[in-house]
Amino acid sequence: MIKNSVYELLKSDGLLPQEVQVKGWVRTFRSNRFIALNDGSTIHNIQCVIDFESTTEETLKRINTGAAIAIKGNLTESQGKGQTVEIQVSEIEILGDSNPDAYPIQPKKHSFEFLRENAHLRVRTNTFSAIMRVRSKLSFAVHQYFQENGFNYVHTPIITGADAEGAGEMFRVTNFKDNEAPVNEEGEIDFTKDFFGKETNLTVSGQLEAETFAMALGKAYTFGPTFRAENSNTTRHLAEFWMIEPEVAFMDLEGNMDLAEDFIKCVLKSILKSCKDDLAFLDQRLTQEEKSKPQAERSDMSLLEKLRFVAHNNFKRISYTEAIDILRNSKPNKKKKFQFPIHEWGADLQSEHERFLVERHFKCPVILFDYPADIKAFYMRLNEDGKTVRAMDVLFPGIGEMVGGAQREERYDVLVEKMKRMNIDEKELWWYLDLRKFGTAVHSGFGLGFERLVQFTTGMNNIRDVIPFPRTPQNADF
RNA sequence: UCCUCCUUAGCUCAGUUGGUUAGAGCAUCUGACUGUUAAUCAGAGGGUCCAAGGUUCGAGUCCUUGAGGGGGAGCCA
Repeated sequence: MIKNSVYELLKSDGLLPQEVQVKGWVRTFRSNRFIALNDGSTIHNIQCVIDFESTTEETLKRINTGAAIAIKGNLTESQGKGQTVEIQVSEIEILGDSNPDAYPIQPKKHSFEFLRENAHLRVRTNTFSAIMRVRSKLSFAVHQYFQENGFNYVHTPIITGADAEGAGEMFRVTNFKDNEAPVNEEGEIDFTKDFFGKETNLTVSGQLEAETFAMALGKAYTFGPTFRAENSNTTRHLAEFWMIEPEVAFMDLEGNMDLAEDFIKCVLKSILKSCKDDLAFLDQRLTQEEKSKPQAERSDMSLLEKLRFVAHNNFKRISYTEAIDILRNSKPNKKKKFQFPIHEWGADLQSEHERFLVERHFKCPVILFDYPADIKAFYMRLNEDGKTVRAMDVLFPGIGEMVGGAQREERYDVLVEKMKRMNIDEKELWWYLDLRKFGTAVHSGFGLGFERLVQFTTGMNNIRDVIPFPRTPQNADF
């Protein structure tokens, strides 16, 4: 008797008939006879046909949506139309009951909001099981790409002592009891008495630590959780998210753009191969969802077409200055359709501008580079013109900023000067400055929000639906 | 944090200008049927109309505040 996953059983139609055993959860039970059984190994269910005349009424009543059951029977060609194989059940055992009165997941459409409130059960639905399998395969593809290209996986700290990057509000880590934080002579909290002897926070980025590894191992990458205490309530922000941050020595901004583009294309190609069934399901789901939208808001490509397009076409690369020219001469700017009209060089691009470039003008992913120094972080390499830095953003349709990266300032004097101007504590970052003192070299890297990549790959609109248990303002259940 | 819309049965949603007993589909329960594909048919049960306060003879409906959610913006990945 073969004891296998539903995935393997559905593939085995050349070996029929055979005795099999399978365990899983009931999705639907039709006509007192047909069980659609799913065990998570695939999006597809296997149909288990029971002989209701020889099955006790008590057992039949316990075959409810969500119940865990064990099946023994004969795998045969299906007599019905919807599937090629099915199991003629000889033995059924109820492993775990599921009271249909109380079980929230019914065989019908639920809203994503409702499923978010039942995040512990939502992965039992078709859509979420598909998303989470894709997420798993994607994270494997991330490691595979870097490992096969000579990168070293760095585990940068989760708890950090430096508010270095200024990447936003941080979550404080403290061991002080409620209302008992000791105060110093100036009336400020005395962190020297705290667990670490200084103020500590959850990391907002592993970049600065990853740079130390790039300057020793050549190629390094991080892939881990990152935390931002920003009060952001959008479909593309989380308080806890996973970030991928490669950092490479002796690589300039062009190499950085090449790496980002090649990386994204490779993981998409990988997922197109490894997740065919799940992507086909998500493709259909999105097409169905788009049908209820007005024509103008519908995408002209299906999910699979979008993934293949991005995987096989070059991204458009333009400088910030060129982008400003395009935007300044664009129809919406001239007709004053932009909420923030583009007047002069130096303005930060708003998401309406990014969307125009990506979704209307170029209709493909766009890499913008050489931004004005004033609107970017302190560690980015100053260009010879003295007013722009070697920064780059990869912009995606529907997602916005997928990647943010830069060639790092490798010149000690220029970096110190910049930190002074931007009020960044040199003492706190002595170790970061040491990298420029001892064997400094050109180096570059970027950060990619993993959930945004999962969003794009699965066609999901809300970032809260591509992470198992989303953390957002006012929400940390589960 | 700002703008805007929403919150009605377990779920998805109707509910007219403020006016009798708040409706439908699915789910549940009872029965029928039994090769179904979100099965079908007949019947039944199921409501603190998000919360608190207010206006009114009368509030699901109008007003105020709060909570949660959707869409957009900012911050960013």
